[in-house]
Amino acid sequence: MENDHPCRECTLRKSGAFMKNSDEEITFIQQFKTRSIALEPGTLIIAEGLPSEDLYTLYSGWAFRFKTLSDGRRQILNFLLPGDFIGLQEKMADISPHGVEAITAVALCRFQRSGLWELYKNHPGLAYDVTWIAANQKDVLDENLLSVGRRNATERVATLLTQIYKRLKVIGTARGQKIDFPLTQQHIADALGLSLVHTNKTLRRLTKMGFHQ
Amino acid sequence: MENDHPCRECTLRKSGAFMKNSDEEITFIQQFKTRSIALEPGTLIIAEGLPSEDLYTLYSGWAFRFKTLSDGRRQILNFLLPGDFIGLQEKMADISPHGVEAITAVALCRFQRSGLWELYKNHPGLAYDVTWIAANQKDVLDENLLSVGRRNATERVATLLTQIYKRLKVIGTARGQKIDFPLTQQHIADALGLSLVHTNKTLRRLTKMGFHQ
DNA sequence: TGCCCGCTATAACAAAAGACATAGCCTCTG
DNA sequence: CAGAGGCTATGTCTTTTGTTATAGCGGGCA
Repeated sequence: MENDHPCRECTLRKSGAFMKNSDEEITFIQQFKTRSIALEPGTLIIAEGLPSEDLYTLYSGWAFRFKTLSDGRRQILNFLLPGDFIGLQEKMADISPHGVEAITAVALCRFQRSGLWELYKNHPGLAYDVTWIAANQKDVLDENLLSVGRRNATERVATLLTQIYKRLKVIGTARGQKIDFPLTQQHIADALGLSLVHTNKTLRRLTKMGFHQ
Repeated sequence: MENDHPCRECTLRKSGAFMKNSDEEITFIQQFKTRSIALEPGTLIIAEGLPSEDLYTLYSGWAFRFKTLSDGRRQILNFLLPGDFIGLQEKMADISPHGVEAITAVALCRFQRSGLWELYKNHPGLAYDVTWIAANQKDVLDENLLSVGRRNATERVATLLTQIYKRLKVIGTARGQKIDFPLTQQHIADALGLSLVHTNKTLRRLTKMGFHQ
């Protein structure tokens, strides 16, 4: 199993997930990066409420961010697709207020948090990109909040499916590893604030209406 | 009516809403700032789906970000309190995917969007701060999504009230202008994904239980 | 091969939240 | 000072969603 992905040949970079960067910037990114990591499906990448020293980008596979209430109710905040950041999002040096879990097998690029300051200081173009990508992720979050707050079950499911489809299209779905659709109905339920049973019924209704499959 | 707030005497800065900045940084901020703006309660600050040229910080008063569905259902994404950014959040140069509306009378500090790049280039410390504040706002969003997705009406209302209380405490509620609690039940309903009637009943139940007032 | 387990499917019933209607209170304004 | 409009309050009924229970299917594994 290959365990390294040189930044210069990053397939994500070619697919349009990231901005164009100069040679010098890519050299810095490569040096900022400490290693590549491969994880099994279901692995907990970041634990809720624990200090997270690390900073990653999701290179391949699917993951999700989530929060849990004390009685076990879980809310998936958003799904992470290749090109998304993991661990940056928060207080930038502190305890993570949410967990991150792999859905499929996953490849991560790991960066040293301490290098982030150097990035801001010496590579303003990259710092700008970081902010831009983070803002993108926030848009997704806004859209989810709108769904969960104001749409009924049918609309929520339909919106989620099309949203994911669109995101996959942007990063160029066809990149060799055909992961297709790894979400279980439980994932969808947790993301949409619905019960598993109701999610199932809604999905059935949507297929009957000819929405998918 | 005073219409200008020199950055060097910014009351927010004293209250701990922002990071400590060097003299030189504050000079840059002052020059980056184009003007102060005072708005009536209820004013639309940024319209949904329109290009927004401007960049603000909320100096005083309350506002909220929102999204609307085509049939009029509205979701408040989060409330904005003094020290929060307005207009930065998104694609950083593009159409705003959400609206922003003033709740109370509001004072804004306006900045030129084009200066943002200079900020990133020449003031990495400030760029870092920007990212940090944006991350903070995202935490609030995560918390809202957890509420709306997984808590029942009573829990949602209680959580929202305590969350706002905490945020007010951080920025130092007592800053002269005692705005107290300007949210209507409709605001709360829109923020929590509840109907107005149900919000009202829930609030009544909470007061009976001795939670507030 | 057969059993366990994770996932999907479906039915019957219960609970939560929404819709509609109506009323009261307060402030603003003509 | 009367009327309008915004906000809160409350009752009744409907709809949506959740809960519990049960079953089937398919893959991994002893």
